[in-house]
Amino acid sequence: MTDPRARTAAPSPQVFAVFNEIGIIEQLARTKLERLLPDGLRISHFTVLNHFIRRPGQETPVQLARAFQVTKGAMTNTLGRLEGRGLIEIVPDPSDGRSKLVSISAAGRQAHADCLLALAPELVKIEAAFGRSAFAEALPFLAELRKWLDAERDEA
Amino acid sequence: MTDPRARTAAPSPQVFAVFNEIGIIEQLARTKLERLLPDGLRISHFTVLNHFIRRPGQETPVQLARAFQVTKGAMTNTLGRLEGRGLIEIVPDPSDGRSKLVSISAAGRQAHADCLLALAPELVKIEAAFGRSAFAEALPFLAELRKWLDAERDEA
DNA sequence: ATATGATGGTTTAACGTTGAACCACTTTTC
DNA sequence: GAAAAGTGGTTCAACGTTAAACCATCATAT
Repeated sequence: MTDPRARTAAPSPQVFAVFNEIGIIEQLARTKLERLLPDGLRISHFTVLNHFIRRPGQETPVQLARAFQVTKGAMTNTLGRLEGRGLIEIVPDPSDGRSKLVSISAAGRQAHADCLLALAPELVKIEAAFGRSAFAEALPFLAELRKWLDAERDEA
Repeated sequence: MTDPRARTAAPSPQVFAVFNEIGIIEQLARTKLERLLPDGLRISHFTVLNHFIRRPGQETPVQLARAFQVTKGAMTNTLGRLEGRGLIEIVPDPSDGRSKLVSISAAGRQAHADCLLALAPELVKIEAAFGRSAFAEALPFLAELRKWLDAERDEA
Protein backbone atom coordinates (compact mmCIF):
# COMPACT_ATOMS: atom_id res chain seq x y z
CA MET A 1 0.00 0.00 0.00
CA THR A 2 3.05 2.21 -0.11
CA ASP A 3 3.03 2.30 -3.87
CA PRO A 4 -0.07 3.98 -5.22
CA ARG A 5 0.37 2.24 -8.56
CA ALA A 6 -0.10 -1.16 -6.95
CA ARG A 7 -3.80 -1.81 -7.56
CA THR A 8 -3.80 -5.51 -6.93
CA ALA A 9 -1.15 -7.88 -5.72
CA ALA A 10 -0.15 -10.63 -8.11
CA PRO A 11 -1.31 -14.14 -7.24
CA SER A 12 1.38 -16.67 -6.56
CA PRO A 13 2.20 -19.16 -9.31
CA GLN A 14 1.07 -22.00 -7.07
CA VAL A 15 -2.53 -20.88 -7.23
CA PHE A 16 -2.39 -20.95 -10.99
CA ALA A 17 -0.67 -24.28 -10.93
CA VAL A 18 -3.23 -25.87 -8.62
CA PHE A 19 -6.15 -24.92 -10.85
CA ASN A 20 -4.20 -25.99 -13.87
CA GLU A 21 -3.53 -29.43 -12.43
CA ILE A 22 -7.11 -29.77 -11.30
CA GLY A 23 -8.33 -28.96 -14.78
CA ILE A 24 -6.13 -31.56 -16.41
CA ILE A 25 -6.87 -34.20 -13.78
CA GLU A 26 -10.58 -33.67 -14.23
CA GLN A 27 -10.28 -34.15 -17.95
CA LEU A 28 -8.09 -37.23 -17.75
CA ALA A 29 -10.10 -38.83 -14.96
CA ARG A 30 -13.44 -38.16 -16.61
CA THR A 31 -12.53 -39.65 -19.96
CA LYS A 32 -10.76 -42.58 -18.34
CA LEU A 33 -13.55 -43.47 -15.93
CA GLU A 34 -16.36 -42.71 -18.35
CA ARG A 35 -14.97 -45.30 -20.70
CA LEU A 36 -15.40 -47.91 -18.00
CA LEU A 37 -19.01 -47.18 -17.17
CA PRO A 38 -21.52 -49.67 -18.54
CA ASP A 39 -24.14 -48.92 -21.14
CA GLY A 40 -22.93 -45.47 -22.13
CA LEU A 41 -23.56 -43.96 -18.71
CA ARG A 42 -21.77 -40.69 -18.02
CA ILE A 43 -20.06 -39.53 -14.87
CA SER A 44 -22.87 -37.06 -14.30
CA HIS A 45 -25.38 -39.91 -14.39
CA PHE A 46 -23.37 -42.05 -12.04
CA THR A 47 -22.93 -39.13 -9.66
CA VAL A 48 -26.68 -38.74 -9.31
CA LEU A 49 -27.16 -42.45 -8.69
CA ASN A 50 -24.35 -42.36 -6.16
CA HIS A 51 -26.02 -39.47 -4.39
CA PHE A 52 -29.25 -41.42 -3.97
CA ILE A 53 -27.43 -44.48 -2.70
CA ARG A 54 -25.76 -42.44 0.00
CA ARG A 55 -28.84 -40.41 0.84
CA PRO A 56 -31.92 -42.48 0.05
CA GLY A 57 -35.19 -40.63 -0.30
CA GLN A 58 -36.71 -38.04 -2.56
CA GLU A 59 -35.17 -34.84 -3.83
CA THR A 60 -36.21 -32.11 -6.22
CA PRO A 61 -34.29 -31.36 -9.42
CA VAL A 62 -33.25 -27.98 -8.06
CA GLN A 63 -31.84 -29.56 -4.91
CA LEU A 64 -29.83 -31.94 -7.07
CA ALA A 65 -28.62 -29.17 -9.34
CA ARG A 66 -27.37 -27.26 -6.31
CA ALA A 67 -25.76 -30.34 -4.81
CA PHE A 68 -23.69 -30.91 -7.95
CA GLN A 69 -23.18 -27.28 -8.89
CA VAL A 70 -24.72 -27.48 -12.33
CA THR A 71 -27.42 -25.36 -13.89
CA LYS A 72 -31.06 -26.36 -13.77
CA GLY A 73 -30.95 -26.96 -17.49
CA ALA A 74 -28.09 -29.41 -17.15
CA MET A 75 -29.99 -31.27 -14.45
CA THR A 76 -33.11 -31.43 -16.61
CA ASN A 77 -30.98 -33.14 -19.23
CA THR A 78 -29.32 -35.56 -16.80
CA LEU A 79 -32.57 -36.54 -15.12
CA GLY A 80 -34.25 -37.01 -18.48
CA ARG A 81 -31.58 -39.51 -19.53
CA LEU A 82 -31.77 -41.37 -16.24
CA GLU A 83 -35.54 -41.52 -16.34
CA GLY A 84 -35.42 -42.71 -19.94
CA ARG A 85 -33.30 -45.64 -18.80
CA GLY A 86 -35.66 -46.33 -15.91
CA LEU A 87 -32.95 -45.69 -13.33
CA ILE A 88 -34.88 -43.04 -11.46
CA GLU A 89 -38.51 -42.17 -10.90
CA ILE A 90 -39.89 -38.67 -11.19
CA VAL A 91 -43.27 -37.78 -9.73
CA PRO A 92 -44.98 -34.43 -9.25
CA ASP A 93 -44.55 -32.87 -5.83
CA PRO A 94 -47.98 -33.02 -4.18
CA SER A 95 -47.20 -30.05 -1.99
CA ASP A 96 -45.90 -27.76 -4.75
CA GLY A 97 -47.39 -27.66 -8.20
CA ARG A 98 -44.18 -26.36 -9.76
CA SER A 99 -41.90 -29.00 -8.35
CA LYS A 100 -41.07 -32.66 -8.86
CA LEU A 101 -39.68 -35.37 -6.67
CA VAL A 102 -36.89 -37.64 -7.86
CA SER A 103 -35.95 -40.98 -6.37
CA ILE A 104 -33.82 -43.94 -7.39
CA SER A 105 -35.44 -47.09 -8.74
CA ALA A 106 -34.54 -50.73 -8.22
CA ALA A 107 -32.95 -50.75 -11.67
CA GLY A 108 -31.04 -47.62 -10.65
CA ARG A 109 -29.64 -49.36 -7.60
CA GLN A 110 -28.54 -52.25 -9.77
CA ALA A 111 -26.95 -49.93 -12.30
CA HIS A 112 -25.08 -48.18 -9.51
CA ALA A 113 -23.74 -51.50 -8.28
CA ASP A 114 -22.64 -52.32 -11.82
CA CYS A 115 -20.87 -48.99 -12.05
CA LEU A 116 -19.02 -49.59 -8.82
CA LEU A 117 -17.89 -52.97 -10.03
CA ALA A 118 -16.72 -51.48 -13.31
CA LEU A 119 -14.82 -48.61 -11.72
CA ALA A 120 -13.30 -50.52 -8.83
CA PRO A 121 -10.26 -52.02 -10.58
CA GLU A 122 -9.10 -48.70 -11.96
CA LEU A 123 -9.62 -46.86 -8.69
CA VAL A 124 -7.85 -49.56 -6.76
CA LYS A 125 -4.94 -49.26 -9.16
CA ILE A 126 -4.75 -45.53 -8.61
CA GLU A 127 -5.03 -45.94 -4.88
CA ALA A 128 -2.26 -48.50 -4.86
CA ALA A 129 0.02 -46.18 -6.82
CA PHE A 130 -0.22 -43.40 -4.25
CA GLY A 131 -1.04 -45.18 -1.02
CA ARG A 132 -4.30 -45.02 0.82
CA SER A 133 -3.29 -42.10 2.96
CA ALA A 134 -2.34 -39.75 0.13
CA PHE A 135 -5.96 -39.30 -0.88
CA ALA A 136 -7.14 -38.94 2.68
CA GLU A 137 -4.56 -36.23 3.24
CA ALA A 138 -5.42 -34.35 0.06
CA LEU A 139 -9.14 -34.41 0.74
CA PRO A 140 -9.55 -31.71 3.42
CA PHE A 141 -7.99 -28.95 1.36
CA LEU A 142 -9.97 -29.89 -1.73
CA ALA A 143 -13.20 -30.00 0.25
CA GLU A 144 -12.46 -26.60 1.76
CA LEU A 145 -11.66 -25.14 -1.62
CA ARG A 146 -14.86 -26.54 -3.09
CA LYS A 147 -16.91 -25.15 -0.23
CA TRP A 148 -15.31 -21.75 -0.55
CA LEU A 149 -15.90 -21.54 -4.29
CA ASP A 150 -19.42 -22.75 -3.78
CA ALA A 151 -20.21 -20.17 -1.11
CA GLU A 152 -18.59 -17.36 -3.05
CA ARG A 153 -20.60 -18.34 -6.10
CA ASP A 154 -24.01 -16.81 -5.39
CA GLU A 155 -22.64 -13.78 -3.58
CA ALA A 156 -21.54 -11.94 -6.68
CA MET B 1 -6.49 -63.97 -2.10
CA THR B 2 -7.85 -66.46 0.37
CA ASP B 3 -11.37 -65.95 -0.86
CA PRO B 4 -11.75 -67.02 -4.48
CA ARG B 5 -14.83 -64.83 -4.84
CA ALA B 6 -12.82 -61.69 -4.13
CA ARG B 7 -11.94 -60.55 -7.63
CA THR B 8 -11.11 -56.96 -6.84
CA ALA B 9 -10.76 -55.07 -3.61
CA ALA B 10 -13.08 -52.12 -3.13
CA PRO B 11 -11.54 -48.68 -3.46
CA SER B 12 -11.63 -46.49 -0.39
CA PRO B 13 -14.27 -43.76 -0.23
CA GLN B 14 -11.53 -41.13 -0.15
CA VAL B 15 -10.53 -41.89 -3.71
CA PHE B 16 -14.07 -41.34 -4.85
CA ALA B 17 -14.31 -38.21 -2.78
CA VAL B 18 -11.12 -36.71 -4.18
CA PHE B 19 -12.26 -37.11 -7.78
CA ASN B 20 -15.68 -35.82 -6.84
CA GLU B 21 -14.25 -32.67 -5.28
CA ILE B 22 -11.90 -32.15 -8.20
CA GLY B 23 -14.79 -32.40 -10.62
CA ILE B 24 -16.84 -29.81 -8.79
CA ILE B 25 -13.89 -27.48 -8.24
CA GLU B 26 -13.06 -27.61 -11.92
CA GLN B 27 -16.59 -26.68 -12.84
CA LEU B 28 -16.89 -23.85 -10.34
CA ALA B 29 -13.45 -22.45 -11.07
CA ARG B 30 -13.88 -22.60 -14.83
CA THR B 31 -17.20 -20.78 -14.91
CA LYS B 32 -16.03 -18.26 -12.33
CA LEU B 33 -12.72 -17.44 -14.00
CA GLU B 34 -14.05 -17.61 -17.54
CA ARG B 35 -16.51 -14.88 -16.71
CA LEU B 36 -13.61 -12.61 -15.85
CA LEU B 37 -11.62 -13.13 -19.03
CA PRO B 38 -11.80 -10.26 -21.51
CA ASP B 39 -13.38 -10.44 -24.93
CA GLY B 40 -15.03 -13.83 -24.57
CA LEU B 41 -11.76 -15.71 -24.21
CA ARG B 42 -12.03 -19.19 -22.73
CA ILE B 43 -9.82 -20.89 -20.22
CA SER B 44 -8.52 -23.16 -22.96
CA HIS B 45 -7.46 -20.11 -24.97
CA PHE B 46 -5.77 -18.49 -22.01
CA THR B 47 -3.97 -21.71 -21.19
CA VAL B 48 -2.38 -21.82 -24.61
CA LEU B 49 -1.29 -18.19 -24.37
CA ASN B 50 0.08 -18.86 -20.91
CA HIS B 51 2.04 -21.79 -22.24
CA PHE B 52 3.75 -19.64 -24.86
CA ILE B 53 4.58 -16.96 -22.34
CA ARG B 54 6.31 -19.46 -20.12
CA ARG B 55 7.99 -21.28 -22.98
CA PRO B 56 8.54 -18.88 -25.84
CA GLY B 57 9.17 -20.36 -29.24
CA GLN B 58 7.36 -22.48 -31.77
CA GLU B 59 5.35 -25.61 -31.18
CA THR B 60 3.22 -27.89 -33.32
CA PRO B 61 -0.51 -28.40 -32.70
CA VAL B 62 0.10 -31.99 -31.71
CA GLN B 63 2.67 -30.96 -29.13
CA LEU B 64 0.19 -28.51 -27.69
CA ALA B 65 -2.60 -31.08 -27.68
CA ARG B 66 -0.40 -33.46 -25.76
CA ALA B 67 0.71 -30.77 -23.33
CA PHE B 68 -2.87 -29.98 -22.38
CA GLN B 69 -4.26 -33.48 -22.72
CA VAL B 70 -6.91 -32.72 -25.28
CA THR B 71 -7.61 -34.37 -28.60
CA LYS B 72 -6.14 -33.07 -31.81
CA GLY B 73 -9.60 -32.00 -32.87
CA ALA B 74 -10.05 -29.87 -29.79
CA MET B 75 -6.71 -28.21 -30.40
CA THR B 76 -7.61 -27.49 -34.02
CA ASN B 77 -10.64 -25.66 -32.70
CA THR B 78 -8.74 -23.74 -30.01
CA LEU B 79 -5.94 -22.69 -32.36
CA GLY B 80 -8.45 -21.64 -34.98
CA ARG B 81 -10.13 -19.28 -32.54
CA LEU B 82 -6.81 -17.86 -31.36
CA GLU B 83 -5.59 -17.35 -34.89
CA GLY B 84 -8.88 -15.72 -35.83
CA ARG B 85 -8.29 -13.17 -33.09
CA GLY B 86 -4.72 -12.66 -34.22
CA LEU B 87 -3.31 -13.86 -30.91
CA ILE B 88 -1.13 -16.56 -32.43
CA GLU B 89 0.59 -17.17 -35.73
CA ILE B 90 0.48 -20.45 -37.59
CA VAL B 91 2.94 -21.22 -40.35
CA PRO B 92 3.68 -24.43 -42.21
CA ASP B 93 6.58 -26.46 -40.87
CA PRO B 94 9.33 -26.21 -43.47
CA SER B 95 10.85 -29.49 -42.36
CA ASP B 96 7.63 -31.53 -42.40
CA GLY B 97 4.93 -31.04 -44.98
CA ARG B 98 2.22 -32.41 -42.69
CA SER B 99 2.93 -30.20 -39.75
CA LYS B 100 2.51 -26.60 -38.68
CA LEU B 101 4.32 -24.32 -36.28
CA VAL B 102 2.45 -22.19 -33.79
CA SER B 103 3.81 -19.14 -31.96
CA ILE B 104 2.38 -16.30 -29.95
CA SER B 105 1.99 -12.85 -31.52
CA ALA B 106 2.49 -9.42 -30.02
CA ALA B 107 -1.28 -9.10 -29.70
CA GLY B 108 -1.28 -12.47 -27.99
CA ARG B 109 1.24 -11.29 -25.43
CA GLN B 110 -0.90 -8.23 -24.77
CA ALA B 111 -4.04 -10.35 -24.43
CA HIS B 112 -2.25 -12.61 -21.98
CA ALA B 113 -1.27 -9.62 -19.87
CA ASP B 114 -4.89 -8.44 -19.92
CA CYS B 115 -6.03 -11.87 -18.80
CA LEU B 116 -3.60 -11.87 -15.90
CA LEU B 117 -4.83 -8.48 -14.82
CA ALA B 118 -8.43 -9.61 -15.03
CA LEU B 119 -7.86 -12.82 -13.10
CA ALA B 120 -5.53 -11.44 -10.44
CA PRO B 121 -8.09 -10.00 -8.01
CA GLU B 122 -10.09 -13.20 -7.84
CA LEU B 123 -7.04 -15.40 -7.45
CA VAL B 124 -5.61 -13.13 -4.79
CA LYS B 125 -8.88 -13.37 -2.93
CA ILE B 126 -8.79 -17.15 -3.06
CA GLU B 127 -5.17 -17.20 -2.00
CA ALA B 128 -5.90 -14.92 0.92
CA ALA B 129 -8.73 -17.16 2.08
CA PHE B 130 -6.50 -20.21 2.38
CA GLY B 131 -3.06 -18.83 2.93
CA ARG B 132 -0.21 -18.95 0.50
CA SER B 133 1.16 -22.21 1.81
CA ALA B 134 -2.02 -24.21 1.41
CA PHE B 135 -1.72 -24.23 -2.36
CA ALA B 136 1.99 -24.93 -2.30
CA GLU B 137 1.34 -27.91 -0.05
CA ALA B 138 -1.48 -29.27 -2.18
CA LEU B 139 0.45 -28.97 -5.41
CA PRO B 140 2.86 -31.93 -5.24
CA PHE B 141 0.15 -34.54 -4.85
CA LEU B 142 -1.95 -33.03 -7.61
CA ALA B 143 1.03 -32.87 -9.94
CA GLU B 144 1.87 -36.49 -9.18
CA LEU B 145 -1.69 -37.58 -9.78
CA ARG B 146 -1.81 -35.70 -13.06
CA LYS B 147 1.45 -37.26 -14.19
CA TRP B 148 0.28 -40.72 -13.26
CA LEU B 149 -3.03 -40.40 -15.08
CA ASP B 150 -1.20 -38.95 -18.04
CA ALA B 151 1.32 -41.76 -18.20
CA GLU B 152 -1.30 -44.43 -17.72
CA ARG B 153 -3.34 -42.90 -20.51
CA ASP B 154 -1.64 -44.19 -23.64
CA GLU B 155 -0.71 -47.55 -22.18
CA ALA B 156 -4.16 -49.07 -22.43
C1' DA C 1 -58.18 -9.90 -3.63
C1' DT C 2 -54.86 -8.53 -6.44
C1' DA C 3 -50.57 -7.25 -8.09
C1' DT C 4 -45.72 -8.00 -7.68
C1' DG C 5 -41.93 -10.67 -7.10
C1' DA C 6 -39.65 -15.09 -6.35
C1' DT C 7 -39.01 -19.96 -7.43
C1' DG C 8 -39.21 -24.73 -10.08
C1' DG C 9 -38.58 -26.51 -14.39
C1' DT C 10 -38.04 -26.57 -19.53
C1' DT C 11 -36.31 -25.06 -23.77
C1' DT C 12 -33.10 -23.07 -27.09
C1' DA C 13 -28.68 -21.46 -29.00
C1' DA C 14 -23.82 -21.41 -28.64
C1' DC C 15 -19.70 -23.48 -27.33
C1' DG C 16 -16.00 -26.99 -26.18
C1' DT C 17 -15.02 -31.59 -25.99
C1' DT C 18 -14.56 -36.59 -27.47
C1' DG C 19 -14.24 -40.15 -30.88
C1' DA C 20 -13.87 -41.70 -35.33
C1' DA C 21 -13.24 -41.21 -40.12
C1' DC C 22 -10.48 -39.14 -43.38
C1' DC C 23 -6.57 -37.03 -46.25
C1' DA C 24 -1.78 -35.64 -46.79
C1' DC C 25 2.70 -36.53 -46.03
C1' DT C 26 6.75 -39.30 -43.85
C1' DT C 27 9.03 -43.06 -42.24
C1' DT C 28 9.93 -47.77 -42.26
C1' DT C 29 10.25 -52.17 -44.32
C1' DC C 30 11.22 -55.44 -47.66
C1' DG D 1 12.14 -48.05 -55.31
C1' DA D 2 7.52 -49.54 -53.96
C1' DA D 3 4.41 -50.94 -50.50
C1' DA D 4 3.03 -50.65 -45.82
C1' DA D 5 2.66 -48.52 -41.65
C1' DG D 6 2.79 -44.40 -38.94
C1' DT D 7 2.01 -39.49 -37.92
C1' DG D 8 0.05 -34.47 -38.35
C1' DG D 9 -4.01 -32.16 -39.01
C1' DT D 10 -8.98 -31.43 -40.25
C1' DT D 11 -13.75 -32.46 -40.25
C1' DC D 12 -18.13 -34.32 -38.62
C1' DA D 13 -21.67 -36.05 -35.43
C1' DA D 14 -22.95 -36.65 -30.75
C1' DC D 15 -23.00 -35.14 -26.19
C1' DG D 16 -22.88 -32.17 -21.92
C1' DT D 17 -22.61 -27.75 -20.34
C1' DT D 18 -23.71 -22.68 -19.69
C1' DA D 19 -26.56 -18.70 -20.24
C1' DA D 20 -30.74 -16.66 -21.08
C1' DA D 21 -35.54 -16.54 -22.14
C1' DC D 22 -39.70 -18.47 -20.97
C1' DC D 23 -43.99 -20.50 -18.57
C1' DA D 24 -46.28 -22.15 -14.53
C1' DT D 25 -46.94 -21.86 -9.82
C1' DC D 26 -46.16 -20.19 -5.23
C1' DA D 27 -45.26 -16.36 -1.80
C1' DT D 28 -45.61 -11.82 -0.33
C1' DA D 29 -47.22 -7.23 0.01
C1' DT D 30 -50.40 -3.76 -0.38
